[in-house]
Amino acid sequence: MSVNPTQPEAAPSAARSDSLRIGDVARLLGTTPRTIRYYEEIGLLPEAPARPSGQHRLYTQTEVERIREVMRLKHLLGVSLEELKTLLTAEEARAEVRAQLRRDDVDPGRRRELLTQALGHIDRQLELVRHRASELAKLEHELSETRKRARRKIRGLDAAEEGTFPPSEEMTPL
Amino acid sequence: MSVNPTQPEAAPSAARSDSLRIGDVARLLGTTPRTIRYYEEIGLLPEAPARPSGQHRLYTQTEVERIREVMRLKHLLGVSLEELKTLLTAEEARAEVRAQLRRDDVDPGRRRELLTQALGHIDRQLELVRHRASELAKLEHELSETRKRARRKIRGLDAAEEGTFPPSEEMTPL
DNA sequence: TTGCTCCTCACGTCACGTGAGGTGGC
DNA sequence: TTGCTCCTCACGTCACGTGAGGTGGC
Repeated sequence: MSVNPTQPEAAPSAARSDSLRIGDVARLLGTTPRTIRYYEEIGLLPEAPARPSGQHRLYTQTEVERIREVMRLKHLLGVSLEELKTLLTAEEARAEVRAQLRRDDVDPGRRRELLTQALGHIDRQLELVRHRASELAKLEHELSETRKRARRKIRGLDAAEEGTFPPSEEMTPL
Repeated sequence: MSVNPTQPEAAPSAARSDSLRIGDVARLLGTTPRTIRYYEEIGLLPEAPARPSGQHRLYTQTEVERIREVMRLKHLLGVSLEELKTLLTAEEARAEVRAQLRRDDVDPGRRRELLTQALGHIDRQLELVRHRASELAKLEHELSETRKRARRKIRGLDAAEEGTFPPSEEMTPL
C-alpha cells in the first residue's frame, strides 16, 4: 500500500536472510513488538505473516514497508485505528485496481470506473493532509512571530547595556 | 498561554453574561464536557474555574481561549498529555516572565535571562512544529504525484475512446 | 412543576505497556 | 547448556466514553 514504493519488490526468497524478526522490525520503525502484534490482532496488518520456524513471525522487506506506511499515516493524520483501517481498505482496493489494470482483459469503461474510484480515495487523503498542513503552517507563523518579538527585546537590552539605548521598548506582548 | 491572543482580555465582569457553561464551551471547541473535566482533573487546566452558582463550572472568554490552545497543541503536535503539561508549564513560566517584565524593578541581567529562557521554549516548540510540517509536506507531495499519474491514465482512456489514442500508456504504478 | 444541563462516581473502551510463565534458535 | 528473543495470556494504564443517580437554574 506504500504511496510511493521506492524499495524494489524484494524477490520472495525462501531463505530468511532478508526477513526480519518482530523485534528487529520494531526497532527499525521506532515502535514495539506489542504494537505490531496489536495491529495484526485488530486486522490492520495481514494475519500472521508466514511463520516458518515454530511460532516466530518473520517479515519480508515489503511487509516492513507496509508497516512503516501504516505507522506513518497514523502519526501524521492522527486518526483512530478504526478510521485508518477504512483508509487502508480503500488503499487495498487501489492495489486491486493496479493488478486488474495490468491485465488487458478489462474493458475501458471498467478501467475508467476503477481509476476514478482510486482518484477519489487519493483526493480524500490529500484533503486530510492539506488541512493539517495549513493548520500547522498557521501555528508555525504565530510561533515565529512570537520569537521575533522576544529576540527584538533581547537585542534591545543588549544595546542598552552598551549605552546606546534602543529606539523604543515596545509594549507588544512577549 | 495563547500563543497569539487575538481576543481582547475580556474584563472579568461579575455578571455571568459573558461566561459559558461547560457544555457550551465543549460545543464551541468541538469536544466534550468529560474531556474538559478530565484536563482539569489531571492539572492541565487550572482547578475549578470559579463556580459561583452551586457546583456548576463557569468559564470566562480568556479561560475558553486557554482551553482552545491546549486542544489545538494536542491536536497538532500529537503529544501525550504529560508532555503537553510540561510544555504548558514552560508557557506559564513565560507568562510569569511577561508579568515580571512589565514591572520596572527587574535588573537588565535578570530580564535578559528570563527572555533567553522564553526564547528556548519557543524554539523547542518551533522545532516540533517544523519537523511535523516537513513530514506532512513530503506526504502531500507523494500523494499529489500519485494523483497526477491517475489523472494521466484517465485522460488517456478518454482520448482512446474518442479514437485518438494516447501517446503511450506508461507502466508507472498507479 | 417540567426539561434541560449540570454534578460526581464508576465502570467500559481504545491503544497499547508490562510482567508471568513458557518455548525456540544461534 | 546458556542467553537472547520469541510466544501467548492477562492485567495495568492513558485518555477519555458512557451510563447511574442525583441536584440546580430558566
